[in-house]
Amino acid sequence: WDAFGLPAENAARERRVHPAKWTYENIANMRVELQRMGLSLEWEREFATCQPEYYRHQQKLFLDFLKAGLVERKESWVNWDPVDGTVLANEQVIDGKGWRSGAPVEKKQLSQRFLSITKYAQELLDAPDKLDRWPERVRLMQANWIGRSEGARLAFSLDGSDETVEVYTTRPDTLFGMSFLAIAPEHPLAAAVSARDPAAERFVAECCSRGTSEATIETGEKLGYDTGLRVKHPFIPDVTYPVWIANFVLMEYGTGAIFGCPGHDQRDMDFARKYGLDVTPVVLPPGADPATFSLAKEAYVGPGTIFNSGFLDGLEVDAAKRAAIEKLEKLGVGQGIVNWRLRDWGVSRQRYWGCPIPVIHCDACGVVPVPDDQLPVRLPDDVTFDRPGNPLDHHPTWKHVDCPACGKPARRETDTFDTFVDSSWYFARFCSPTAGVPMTKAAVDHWMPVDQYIGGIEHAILHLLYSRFFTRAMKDIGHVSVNEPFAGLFTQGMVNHESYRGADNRWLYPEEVEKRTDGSAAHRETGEPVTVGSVEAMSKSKRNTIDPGAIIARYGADTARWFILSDNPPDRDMEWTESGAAGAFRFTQRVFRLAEALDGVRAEMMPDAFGSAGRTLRRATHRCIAAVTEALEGFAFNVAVARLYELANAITDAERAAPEPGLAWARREAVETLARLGSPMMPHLAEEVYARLFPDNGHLVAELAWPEAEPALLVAESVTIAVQVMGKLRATIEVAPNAPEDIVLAEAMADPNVAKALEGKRVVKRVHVPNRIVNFVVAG
RNA sequence: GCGGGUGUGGCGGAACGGUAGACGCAGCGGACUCAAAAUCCGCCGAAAGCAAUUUCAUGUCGGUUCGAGUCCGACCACCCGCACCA
Repeated sequence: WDAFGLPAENAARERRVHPAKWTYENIANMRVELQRMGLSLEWEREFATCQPEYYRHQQKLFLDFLKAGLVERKESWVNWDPVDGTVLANEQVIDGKGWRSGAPVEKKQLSQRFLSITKYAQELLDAPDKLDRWPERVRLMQANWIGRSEGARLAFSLDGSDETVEVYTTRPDTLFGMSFLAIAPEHPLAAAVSARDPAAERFVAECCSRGTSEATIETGEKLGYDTGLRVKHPFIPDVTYPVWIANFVLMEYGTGAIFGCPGHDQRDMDFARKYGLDVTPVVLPPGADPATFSLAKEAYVGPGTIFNSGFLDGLEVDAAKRAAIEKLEKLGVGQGIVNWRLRDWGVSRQRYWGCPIPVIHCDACGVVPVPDDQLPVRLPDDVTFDRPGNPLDHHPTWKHVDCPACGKPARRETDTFDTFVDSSWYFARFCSPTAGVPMTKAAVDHWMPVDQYIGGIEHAILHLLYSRFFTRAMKDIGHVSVNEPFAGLFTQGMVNHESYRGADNRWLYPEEVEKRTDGSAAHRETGEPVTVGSVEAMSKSKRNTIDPGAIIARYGADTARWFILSDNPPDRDMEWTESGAAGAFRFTQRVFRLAEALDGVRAEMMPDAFGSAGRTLRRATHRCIAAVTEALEGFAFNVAVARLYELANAITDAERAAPEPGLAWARREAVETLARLGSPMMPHLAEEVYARLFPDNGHLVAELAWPEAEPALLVAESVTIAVQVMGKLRATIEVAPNAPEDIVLAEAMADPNVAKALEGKRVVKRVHVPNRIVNFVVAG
C-alpha cells in the first residue's frame, strides 16, 4: 500500500481525523474489496509504506546513498503558500494561487535535499533501448524528459570588473551574431543589481511573483530589464554587449544565463525586436546571397554556411560549432559539454505524513546522519493540524535530540521524503518483505527484475524514472544485481466517467445521481437538478468513481471480473458503463448450465472415434485453447473473452446435435476446457464447474497446468476459400486443406457466380494463396 | 512550438496485406407461458431488388499492390505527453 502522502493530511485538516487512522481505514476497505474480487495476491507479503517496519529500511537506504555520495543539499526555489505555510507542488498552484488557501503563491528559496539522479543520466537514457518489452511511447517520454543536448559552456567577462557570467549554448557557431546577454530573474547577478537598483528589484520581484505560471507562458510576452552592465565578447574583446534580466530565461536550465542571438533563435528575435536590439545574421541559408540576406521577424534555424563571423566564415554549422568550441577551450573561457534537462531530484517535503529524513542538525558538527542502531526515526503520533505549516516543526519535543556525534543538544530534520521515494524501491522489498535489512541479496537475485510491470500511463515518467534510478543506485551500493527494475511494462488505460455537480456546486458520486429518460439528471434523494460534467479520468476529488463492490454485491465477483475484462482492450482509455454487466451475468449462468447438462455423464476413456458433431466440437475446443492462450499472452483479454463465448456457442450447438458415439465425451472435454481457459477471468465458477465434472479429482483448476491444444485438431477438415475476380469477392468455396492448386482453381471457376463474372473476359493472372483466397485478374 | 497516439455499425470493439464488422451490448420479430421473469430461435452497416444478387462503405484525398481498415504520402478531427530547455 503506497500510503504516505498529502490526501491523508488533507483529510486530517478537513475532518479532524489522524492521517494514520484515515489511512489504515482506507487500506482495510480496499483490502476487503480486493479479497472479494478473488485476486490471487500473496497476502503474506503485504505491507504499507507508512509502517515503520517499511520506512526504517528506506531511511537505511537513504543513509547508504548519503555515504555513497548520492545525496546533496542545495538551495532551491519552491512554490510557497504564505497562508498555509507550506511548499506546494506545481500541480497545486492554480492560476498563481495556492489550491487550498487561494493566496498568491510566492517563490522562495529553501535548503533541500537532492538525490543525484543526474549522475545516471546517460545510463538512464541509453538503457531503454534494450527494454524491448516496454512501450515505445514510454521510452520516448523518458528520453525527452532526460533531455540530452550537446553544446558549450562559456564565461563572459563583465566590462570593468573581474567577474564573469557563465552561459550554456547549443549554438556556439552563432557567437558572432550575439547582440545581448540575458540572465534569469533568480540569477545571483540579478540579485546583486537589485541591491543597488530599485527598478531592477521591482522587475525581479514581479517576475518571481508571476513565476513561470501557465499564464505567462501562454501569452508568451517577453519582458526584460537592462541592467546597464556590459559583457565582452570572447572572440572580439573590444566589443561589449548589454546585460538584461529577462523573464524567459530559466534559472533551472543550463546556467541560468544565455547569450542572445536574435538572428538564429526565435525567442531572442522576439526579445530583440521588442527592445530594439541588433539583429546580425551569421548563418547563410544554402543559395542565399550574403549581400542581400536579412531577417525580419523569423529567426533562421536551418542549415547553412557561417558568415559575418571572422575565423568561422565559410564553415558549415556543425564544423563551426566544433571550431568555436576549440577556440573557446584554447582561450580558456569555455568548453564543450553535454547538458541535461533532467535535474537532481528534490526529495524534501515540509509535511507530516511521510517518511522522516534521518539526519540531525548540530550547531557544532553540522549535519549528522542518524546512526543505524537508532533507526527507525518514527513519526510522532501526537501531532495537531490546527496551525498552518509542518506539524513536525510545531511538535513540542520530537525534534529536540542530542547530537549522535558530540552529545550536545541538536535538532532533528523535520522534512519528510517525497512519497515517490516510497514507491521507488517497494518492488525490491517485496522480495524479502520481513527481512531485517532493506532486502536480502538472495531474494532480490531470485526475483528481480520484475517480469511484468503494469501501471497507468500517468506513471510513464516520474515513477518509472525514479525506480530506475533507485535500482541503479541500489546496485552501486551492493543491494541488487540488476540495472533495470522492470523487464516488461504494460501501460493500462484510464477508466473515465462523467462527473456530476449538485445544486450547491459540490461534486456528487455517480450512485447519488439519477439519470432521467429525457437526458437530464437529478439527485437521487433530493431530486434537485444535477449538472453533468465531461467524461474524464476517475479521481477522488471529483467523485466520479465507481465502486466495483456494487457489481459484486449484485452479480458476484466472477461477473464483475468477466465484465470488466470483456469489453475494452486494457491499454485503451475507456468510459465506464454498466450496460454489459447483465450480459456478463447471463454468461456465468449459462456456463453453469452447460456443466449441469452433463450431470450423470461419466468421465470415461476417450473414444477411438467421433461422429461429425463430436469432431466439430473438438476442433472448436482446441482452436479455442490456442486462441485464448495467444490472446492472454498479448493482454487482449477482451479477445480471450470473445473466444470463450464462441466455445460456449459451439457447445450449445453440440447439445442440439443428434446423439452419436463420443459426443458426450467431446462435450465434457469442451466444458472442462471452457472452465479452465476461463479460470483467470472467473476463478470461482471455474472451480465449481471443474469440481462438478471431476468430483473425485481432488485438484483445483488453479493447480493444473494450462491446457495445451492438440496440433492435429488445429487443422480444419475443410477450408473456406474466398474467390475474387479483380479483387472483388464473388463466391466462397469449400475445399480440402492444402488442396492442389489446379483443383482449387477449377472449383473456383466452376462456381456460377464466378463464371458469370468471368464471362467474355480473358483471365490474365490467377492468384492462389493456399487455404485462403483465389483472385482472377482479367482483361477486356 | 516539439514529440507521440487514435479515428471501423446505434454502442464497446474483432480482423498474419487475403471473405470488413468476430464476440458482446442495445434493438426488432418469434417460440414457451394464463401472464410475467428466465430461457430458446431468427434478424440486425447503407442503398436497390420478390429473390438470386448488385453497388457503396473502416476520418478525407492520393499512391503502392492481383488484392489495403492494415503499407507509403498529404490533409482533417480528437486525445495525450513535454514546453520560452538556450
